[in-house]
Amino acid sequence: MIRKINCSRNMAEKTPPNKPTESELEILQLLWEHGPSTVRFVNDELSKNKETGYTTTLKLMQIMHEKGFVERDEAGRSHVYKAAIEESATQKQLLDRFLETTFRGSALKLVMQALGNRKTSEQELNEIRNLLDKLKGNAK
Amino acid sequence: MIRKINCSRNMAEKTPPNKPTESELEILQLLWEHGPSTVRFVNDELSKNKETGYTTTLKLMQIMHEKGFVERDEAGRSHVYKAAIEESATQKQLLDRFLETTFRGSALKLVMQALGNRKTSEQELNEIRNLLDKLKGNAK
DNA sequence: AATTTATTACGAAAATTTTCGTAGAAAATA
DNA sequence: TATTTTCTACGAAAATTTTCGTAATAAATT
Repeated sequence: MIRKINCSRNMAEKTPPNKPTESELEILQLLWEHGPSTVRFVNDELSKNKETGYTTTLKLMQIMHEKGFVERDEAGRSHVYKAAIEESATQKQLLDRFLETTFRGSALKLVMQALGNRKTSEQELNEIRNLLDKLKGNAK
Repeated sequence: MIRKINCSRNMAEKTPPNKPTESELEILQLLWEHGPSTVRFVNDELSKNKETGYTTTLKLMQIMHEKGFVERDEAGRSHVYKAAIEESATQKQLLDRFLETTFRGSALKLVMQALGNRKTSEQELNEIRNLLDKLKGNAK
């Protein structure tokens, strides 16, 4: 079997972009939250926060489709897009990166910062406490 | 008489504190960690992780200077740069943004995700526990 | 049927971020 | 002193991300 080895640093061939851009992430949020949606709907939602041209949103979603971040149902006239990657997995990936670049990998610092400067309900604090208990068990 | 006023320096200082780009953040990390540093040092540090041209790093740091993210001492031949923005303040700003775009503002989800999928030392867990106790006190 | 509206596809402009080459000067070295 | 190395300044190329204009077509409306 002969295999073609691409030595160049830029193998743009099939390397799938693994990280959504910020704009793409905004759209993914909406798809995760509302389920399968049309471009029209997504654009309306985005427009609540910032002025966004329809074709801009369309183009973004088409690109996301190419990248494999979303699937779409082309049966009807207006295509229906849905997220093709899981929310929690994506969050984890982004968190890992964020943790590294912003907190030098210290989850502790991030957590302290996240909890320290924010109002967190009693119930939420308890949930975290429970999590800590579980982790304490595993750590040994 | 109408006169064109050159206020480039002032404007650079007054422009709204934008958020650092990812590359800029990497450099800020190093400055926060090691204190005032030369371009050479920063570039050497960066090169440990990824191939980085010297002038690339230089240019980035010059841009950061224009943006007001760093100050520099031009006394010697090689300028000495130091961070002009605080680490914790920057982290908070970035965290707020990240929290919104990735976790829809839920600090709880972020914390759970951050602690759940990671090995955290006993000591760190205790620190968080202490923080929780303090917060519990305040919450009432 | 004719017209208006809504949608996709597509290319390219615009904007932003990153990388690099070159020139000139200062310093170090041979 | 002559040469090499090291540094800054600066412009611009390259790469990435975001925005938008236009054409084609299907659907809806008049």
